[in-house]
Amino acid sequence: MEEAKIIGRGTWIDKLADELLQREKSLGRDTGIIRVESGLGASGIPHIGSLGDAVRAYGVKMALENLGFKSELVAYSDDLDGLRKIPEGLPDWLKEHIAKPVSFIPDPFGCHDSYGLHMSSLLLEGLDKLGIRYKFQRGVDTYRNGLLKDQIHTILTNSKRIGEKIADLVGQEKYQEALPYFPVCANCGRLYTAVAYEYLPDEKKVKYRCGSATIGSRVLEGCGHDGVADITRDLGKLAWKVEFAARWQAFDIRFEAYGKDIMDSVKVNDWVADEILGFQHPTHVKYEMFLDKGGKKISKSLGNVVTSQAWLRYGSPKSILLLLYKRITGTREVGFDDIPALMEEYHEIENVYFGKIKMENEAKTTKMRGLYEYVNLLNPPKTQPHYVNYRLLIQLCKIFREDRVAMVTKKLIEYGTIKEPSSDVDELILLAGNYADDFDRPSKIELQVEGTAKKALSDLVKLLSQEEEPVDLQNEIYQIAKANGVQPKDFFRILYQIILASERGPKLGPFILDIGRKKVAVSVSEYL
RNA sequence: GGGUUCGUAGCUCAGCCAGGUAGAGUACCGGACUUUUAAUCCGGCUGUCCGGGGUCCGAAUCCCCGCGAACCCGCCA
Repeated sequence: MEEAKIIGRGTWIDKLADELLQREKSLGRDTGIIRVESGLGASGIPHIGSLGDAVRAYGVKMALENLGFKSELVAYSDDLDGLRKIPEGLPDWLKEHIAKPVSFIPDPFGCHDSYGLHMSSLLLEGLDKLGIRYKFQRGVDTYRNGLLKDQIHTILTNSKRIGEKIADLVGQEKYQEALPYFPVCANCGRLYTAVAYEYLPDEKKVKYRCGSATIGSRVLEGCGHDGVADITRDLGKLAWKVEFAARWQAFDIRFEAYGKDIMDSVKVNDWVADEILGFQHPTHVKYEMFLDKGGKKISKSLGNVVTSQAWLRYGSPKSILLLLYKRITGTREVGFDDIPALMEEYHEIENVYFGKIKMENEAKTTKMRGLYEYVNLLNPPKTQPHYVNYRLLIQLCKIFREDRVAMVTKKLIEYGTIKEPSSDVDELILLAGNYADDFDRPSKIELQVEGTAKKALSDLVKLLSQEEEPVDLQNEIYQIAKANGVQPKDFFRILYQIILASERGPKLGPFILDIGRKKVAVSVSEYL
């Protein structure tokens, strides 16, 4: 058995960076600066999985730097893509803009220059909140400034060979006929309806006709315009099957992760890069899609998506980074209800990092420490932050809604969980509080109270409404039940249902005083 | 048709990607606290790690073959 040599910080990210470096070395390429790329879709509301591409690429960048190399993350926004369908929940007037590049469609939210910019800004905002640094590159600028013009030229002059290879590799036959380049129609501004049918290499222009195109299940009619587009200046874009390759060469990209849904495209692009453009394709890693809890693919065009913005209402930025860094393989169903477990898991690796928990073997300790370091973007805190079990906080936040931070803190100190208030814990209370409010809100139980129980409740309301606080409320409740011939057990259950929408709960006497006896009196009297 | 992932306690899942004593939450049982009610705390229980083969001193983990489930691609980006 060979001795396991630990690379970097012992995580899959380090291993990947190492493989990348070995490959670059064997290719004999300059490693002065190693660029990694991630793509951002701009055609729908970005969900938390969309962050994954950039976050993981950033992980590789960190690992490379950790191993002593310079690296940079290029975040490329596909904002010249055409809008294919209207995401759920967005206004209907967008349909007149279907097939237009998302950067030339008005922002339906009215806060950005365009639809595309709005969507990519949401994603970048998520990255910013996680502390991910990147160089933003827009597709629109890339084409408008002719950054890919040499690659487009080479690809178009080899389009026949490429078309055949695409058919051979992935079975898609359309590029045996059509050129893998979509001009934006100069007349109607649509992208996919304009079909390029001839390339004029000397002039670097494509001839196109704006006909009809099939997008999804619907057929789009073009305007019939016959045009000529200058690939160095005019708007238009390469088909996805060849565009990555062009970008890789133009931006000198050495690493790009991809989701399994575009596996075929990557296969073709690798070939195009290697054989047509003469640029050895970057190192890749494939990851699984994030699915929602129903097991369906989270589509960027659906409205009900788990966005980073929503996630951060309930979970810390580190809980997102942990989700994305803990592993790369495996189909993942992700939802807000994963947040409590991730918050706990983060705390666990934090304990390992600070030596509070010992792992059974060295390699695992190293790996968990490494994971903690990556989740902290290789800048972990010097001293361990205060932490309180997130699920416990949810329970407490369910109970205390008003003056929540102070009340929960007081309770935690009573429990002996913490010694004194701290900003770390305040922050956690806010997050857990949002979670409790949005997902664990007790619904009012339909409860019919009859006869003796009703009488007992009314006695209790009287007691709670008195000016002076009862000395031993727990005992009083018990006495009220007995005096009315109600089983204390049943009486307690009714009270829990009214106050907590639950069959059981904490010791009632002190609890009622905690949440305010007059308030309880009011809610109990609603059942009389 | 092609590809990928998953299958582990009653339930939900982690562990697998760098092989070394089978784990957590929940449920359940018992205890502490309590005048019969615990969001809390302590303790306990639960396994054909889908089946079969291979590599290895050693496999839930790596490889191969099955079975089952899900997803992606075969429009387009």
